[in-house]
Amino acid sequence: MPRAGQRPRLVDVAERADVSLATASRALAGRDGVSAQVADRVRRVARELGYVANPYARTLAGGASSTVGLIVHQVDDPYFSEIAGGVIQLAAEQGLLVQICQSGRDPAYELQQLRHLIAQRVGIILISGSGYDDPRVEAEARAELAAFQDHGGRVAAIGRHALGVDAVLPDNEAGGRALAQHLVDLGHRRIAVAAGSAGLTTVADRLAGVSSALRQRGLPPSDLVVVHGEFTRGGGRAATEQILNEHPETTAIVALNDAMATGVLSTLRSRRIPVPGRMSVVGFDDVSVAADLAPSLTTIRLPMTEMGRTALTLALKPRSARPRRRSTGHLLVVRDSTGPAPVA
Amino acid sequence: MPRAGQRPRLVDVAERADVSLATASRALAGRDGVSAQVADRVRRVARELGYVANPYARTLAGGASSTVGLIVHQVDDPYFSEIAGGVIQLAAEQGLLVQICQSGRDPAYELQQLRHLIAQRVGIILISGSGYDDPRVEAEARAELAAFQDHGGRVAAIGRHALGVDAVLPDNEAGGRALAQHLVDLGHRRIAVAAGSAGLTTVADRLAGVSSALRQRGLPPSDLVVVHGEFTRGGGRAATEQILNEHPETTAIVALNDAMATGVLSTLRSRRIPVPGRMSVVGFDDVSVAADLAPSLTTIRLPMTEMGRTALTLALKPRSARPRRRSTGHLLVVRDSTGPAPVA
DNA sequence: CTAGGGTACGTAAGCGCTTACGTAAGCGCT
DNA sequence: AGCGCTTACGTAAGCGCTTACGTACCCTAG
Repeated sequence: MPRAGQRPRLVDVAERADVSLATASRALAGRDGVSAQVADRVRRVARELGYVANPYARTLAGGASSTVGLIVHQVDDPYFSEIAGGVIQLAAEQGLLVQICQSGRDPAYELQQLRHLIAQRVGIILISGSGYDDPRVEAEARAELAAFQDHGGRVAAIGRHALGVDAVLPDNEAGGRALAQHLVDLGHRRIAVAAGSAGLTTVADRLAGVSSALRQRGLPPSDLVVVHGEFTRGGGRAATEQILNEHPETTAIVALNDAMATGVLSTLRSRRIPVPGRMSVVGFDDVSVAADLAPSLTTIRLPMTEMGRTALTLALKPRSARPRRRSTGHLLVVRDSTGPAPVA
Repeated sequence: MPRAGQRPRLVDVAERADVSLATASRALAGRDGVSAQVADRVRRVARELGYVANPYARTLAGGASSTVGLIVHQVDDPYFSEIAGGVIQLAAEQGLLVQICQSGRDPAYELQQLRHLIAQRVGIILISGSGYDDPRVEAEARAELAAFQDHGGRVAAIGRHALGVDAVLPDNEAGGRALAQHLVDLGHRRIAVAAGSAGLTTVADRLAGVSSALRQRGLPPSDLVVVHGEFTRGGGRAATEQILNEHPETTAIVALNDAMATGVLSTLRSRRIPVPGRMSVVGFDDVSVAADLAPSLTTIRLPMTEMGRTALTLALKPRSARPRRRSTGHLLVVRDSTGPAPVA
């Protein structure tokens, strides 16, 4: 009999269904070795009692943990919150709970968060954001994750490939290439890049795409100005100041994510530089505000919600011998922030 | 001795420190009844071994659960992601993990998420977002939360007052009043409100503030046009269309949150209506992009990160007899989206 | 010198679940 | 009929912790 004012336990269900604890457990887990008739009875009783398994007891006893940990660089960056939205959506559909952590783009702190999640025995870890160029940190994270997987943990990464785990990967290089080609086709020759921190692999990849497009179009690489800063609006503002001061001949700015692009646009506006009349601007990611900026932003669309869902899907599947990769599509979305290069 | 390839358990620590399990547990929990010398030894051994308590075992045995559940309307809405950022920050500092859920602004689904969290035995629940006008749903949630608290659970709400739990509350009405006063002082008489869903208490409160300011200034309430829609950019766009079509005499639009304001600005731009020359626009919340919109948005600043932290702080304190309230400050931030009413 | 009480620790009983193992019944086969 | 195999279920041993209770010891008071 359920104790008054307490949630029903498995024994309560078992007693009321007149079976043993083991049978009740098996029936609810959908394991076989239980006749259909008994299984039905148990499930019915469980429903009547409003029984929900205690996840702590379940996990302790060796059942699967039902929580997924998600590490992002920063939750209030739309790129990450849209990815998180996808993860949370699918997790809810699967009856999983999502534990979310942010690393603040600090590799050491991220590693600490990762260890914390592992120590807390979450079942699944999703890790999203750029990898770090620092081989030491990445190697440590990789080792930690490998050990975690050996103990039955499940892992997937979003947007980073050096971790030795299943990953969903946008083609950052192709995206960068598409942006640069678009600008070159509009006649731009003096292009500057507002890049995120030099240590992030995403930055390197997108940048490589931009460079390769310029090479393809036969432009001297020396024409490309690259300014590194934070992958944020503030970083975009700072980079813009620097570009305007040091390279006034620039006619187009490639911001390597939309957050920076937002900062770029904001600074250009306050400097009263017409966009795209005097300066074209492109971003990357297509976060949902990109369409509502003024002018609306030309950018590369990444299916962020979908990326979150796919990552969780990967982690939910049984582990494969070799890390799986899922590449995501991307799409150049041309809006109002780009136009023909001004005539000199 | 720790089993090879396994995380150390409390017994491992106890054996190595040459004390009993109970003493080790007490020492690490900082409970008294342990001599300082022994406690030190245990702590040192634990550190050497890299011991981290298994939270499932701990919770099962009756210790406090170390996870806080956070329910928000939508994670990729900056208002919520900034609040979540604050919660996650403080939680990390305290060694707590945050489980995040989103309700999609559906009261029924939110209730389901709440039950899920409770069933999962999270220790602390934070619930953020507008309450719903529907007394049925709010009463059910309230009952659920009361029972949860009676079993030792901790709860705090952010921005909703009808739940009978500790809450941190922005003064939505005063904020609405400040916005309307600002507009009236600029000479606006034909003001329209782009309001979120009529069922949300936040909407009602902010709206009440706007109305009361107009009354105070002696303007006929019939001059106020109110259009309800979703509390999103799309909702803002739709509301703007309706306002422009049905009330072309309008000179200022009050969007009841920044998301809607973003949509309002976007629509005005595509209709080539100068802001603030022909139409002034204000928002509410001061999400971080508000300053980067074009034109930058006049709005009410709410300390969202702080609100998240405060809510967790409240929930961490021992339960008080009566629900506590913390009101947050708010500040009218005047930027470029508002100006004098055009002369007729 | 002993009773009473505090302090520091150990023993062991759970928390609610999963699952290895045991067992009884039913089946087809030789 | 007797054997082994499968099926359907029960028994009980944990998972790793917390904590009520027991015990040895020392200190103080009478």
